[in-house]
Amino acid sequence: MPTRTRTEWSIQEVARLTGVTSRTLRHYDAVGLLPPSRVGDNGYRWYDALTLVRLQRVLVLRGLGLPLPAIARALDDEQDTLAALRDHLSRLRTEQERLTRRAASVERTITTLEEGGRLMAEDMFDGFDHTQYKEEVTERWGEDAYASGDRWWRGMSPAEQQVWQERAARLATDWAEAAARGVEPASDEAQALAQRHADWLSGIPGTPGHGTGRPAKEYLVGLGEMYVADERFAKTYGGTEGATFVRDALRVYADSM
Amino acid sequence: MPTRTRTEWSIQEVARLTGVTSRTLRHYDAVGLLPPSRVGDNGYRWYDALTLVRLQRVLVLRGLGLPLPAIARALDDEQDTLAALRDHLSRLRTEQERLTRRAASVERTITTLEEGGRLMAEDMFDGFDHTQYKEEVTERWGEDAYASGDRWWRGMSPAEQQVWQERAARLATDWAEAAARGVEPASDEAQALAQRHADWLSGIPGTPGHGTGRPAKEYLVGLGEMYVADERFAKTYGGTEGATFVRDALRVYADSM
DNA sequence: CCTTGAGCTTGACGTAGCGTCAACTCGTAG
DNA sequence: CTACGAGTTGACGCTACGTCAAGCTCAAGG
Repeated sequence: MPTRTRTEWSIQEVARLTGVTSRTLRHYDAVGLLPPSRVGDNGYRWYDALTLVRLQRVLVLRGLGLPLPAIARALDDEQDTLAALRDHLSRLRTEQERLTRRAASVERTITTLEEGGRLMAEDMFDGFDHTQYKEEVTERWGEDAYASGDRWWRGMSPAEQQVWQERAARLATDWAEAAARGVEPASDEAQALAQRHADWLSGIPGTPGHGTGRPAKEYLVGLGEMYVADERFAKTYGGTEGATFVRDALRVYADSM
Repeated sequence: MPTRTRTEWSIQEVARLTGVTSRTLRHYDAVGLLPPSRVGDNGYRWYDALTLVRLQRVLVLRGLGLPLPAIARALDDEQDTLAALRDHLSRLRTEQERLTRRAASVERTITTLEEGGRLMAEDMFDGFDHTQYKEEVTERWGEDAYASGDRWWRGMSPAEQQVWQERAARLATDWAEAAARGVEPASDEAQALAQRHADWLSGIPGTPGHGTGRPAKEYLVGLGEMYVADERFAKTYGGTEGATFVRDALRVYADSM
C-alpha cells in the first residue's frame, strides 16, 4: 500500500520542504502575506497544498528581490505581477548605475591615496570657486572684492582653509549629484542646495552683500550665468547640464528672496 | 575691519555648513564617530576647525558607501583607510554581480509571464528530476521503482504536483546558487542542502530506502554521480561544476549518515 | 500517571543610519 | 515677563527576519 500524500503540513514540515525557517513563516503570517490555511485550537499553524503554492510564488518573487509589500500586492492581483516586476526592474537598473558610479569613485579615491594624495572630496577646487580666478573677479566685481577675499583667505589657518575647501567641494558634488538625478530646479531639494550655496557665498568677504547675511540677488543670478558660460566652472558642477541646473535653481532662489 | 574667522560653531551652524542634519551629528556623537570638540555646561555641542576636517573625511567616506564602523576604523588609523577602501571595492563588485544576475532573472521572468507562462522558479523541471526519465530509473533501480514512482505522481492533484515541482526547482536553484558562491561541500550550508535533498527524495515512493524516512546511502552517492555524468541533470544544478558540488556534498552527507 | 523531549506558541530585542515627533531647557530680544 | 529660536535627551519607526526566552502541547517510554 503506497503512502498517501499528505494534505496538511506543520510549520516545521513546511520549513524543511521549502528551505525557509519557521520564523520566516510566522513573520509572513504576522504581516498578512501568508496566513496558514488552518490554525488549530492550540494555536498550531497548518498549511495545505494551495497555501504551499502561494508560498512558492512568494519565494520566487522574494528571490527576485521584491519587497514583501510588493509581493503581497502582486499575488493578490495577478495583473499586478507584471507591473511590479517591471517597476522592480527599473529600480534595479538605477541601483546598478549607482553602484557602478560608486565603484568608480572608490577606485579613483584609492588611486589618489596611493599616489600620496590626501582624503578629500572628488573634483576638489584648488582654491575656492570663482574667487580663485583673479581676473574674473576683478573684471566682474572690482579690484576691492578680490583683494578683500584674498586677504581673508590668507588670514586663515590651513585647517580652516581645508574646511572651506571641502565645504565648497561637497557643495559642488551635491549639486552635480542632484543634477544627475534629474531633480527639478524649483524643488525643495534644489532650493535647499541654493540656500547652502548662498550661505557659503555670504561667508566670503568681498562678496556683494557680505555682512547682510546673504549675497545680493543679482550677484547670485550673475554667478549662475557665469557657471554656465565658463567651462572651468561648468566642469565643477558636472558639465553644462549640471551648471544649467545650478543656474536655474539659483535664479528661482534669488527670485524668492 | 574684516569679519574674524570663527573658531567654533554650533551644531546648527555645522549642519548648514556641511549640508547634514543636526540629528546626524548627534548620531555620530552617540556612536563615537565624531564627538564635538567641546560640550558646554548646558550640554550644547561645539565644533572647531579640526573637528570639521574630521567631519569632512567622514562625509567623503560615507559618500563612497562605507558603513560607519568602517569609517571610524579608517579615520583612527590612516593606514587602514586604503585597506578599508579596497575591501569596500571588492564588496561593491560582488554586489554589482548580484544585481546584474538579479536583473537578468527579473527580465527572464517578465518575458516568461508575457508569453503566457506561469510564475515559477527558473529552470523548472518538466517533471520531477530523475524520476521523469523512465529508462534511467528502470535501468539503475529496476522496473518496480519507476512504476511505483509513476503511480504516486499520477495519484496527486495538480496543486500537489505543483508543490512538488516547485520544491524540486527551488532545491535545484538553491544548489546552483550555493555552487556559484563557492560554498564548500562539507560546510554546514551545503550539508543543510543535502539534508533537504535527502528529505525530498525520501518522499518519493520507489526510492530505495523509502519508508525508512531517508534514502539509502549508496542511492544518494549513485545519484550524485549520475548528476555529474548526465548532461540533463548537470544542467539542472548549474552545469558540471554545480553538479560536482552537489555530488561532493551528497557524498559527505552520505558518509555521515 | 509522570516524565521527557521535540515541536509549537507568543513576546521582545537587535540590526543601519538616521527621520521624525515629543517634551523640556537655554538664551536673547522685545 | 514673555515669546521664540536653538539646543537637549529620549523613544519609536523602517526591512525582514535571527535569536533567545518562557511557557504550552503532544506522543512515547518507564
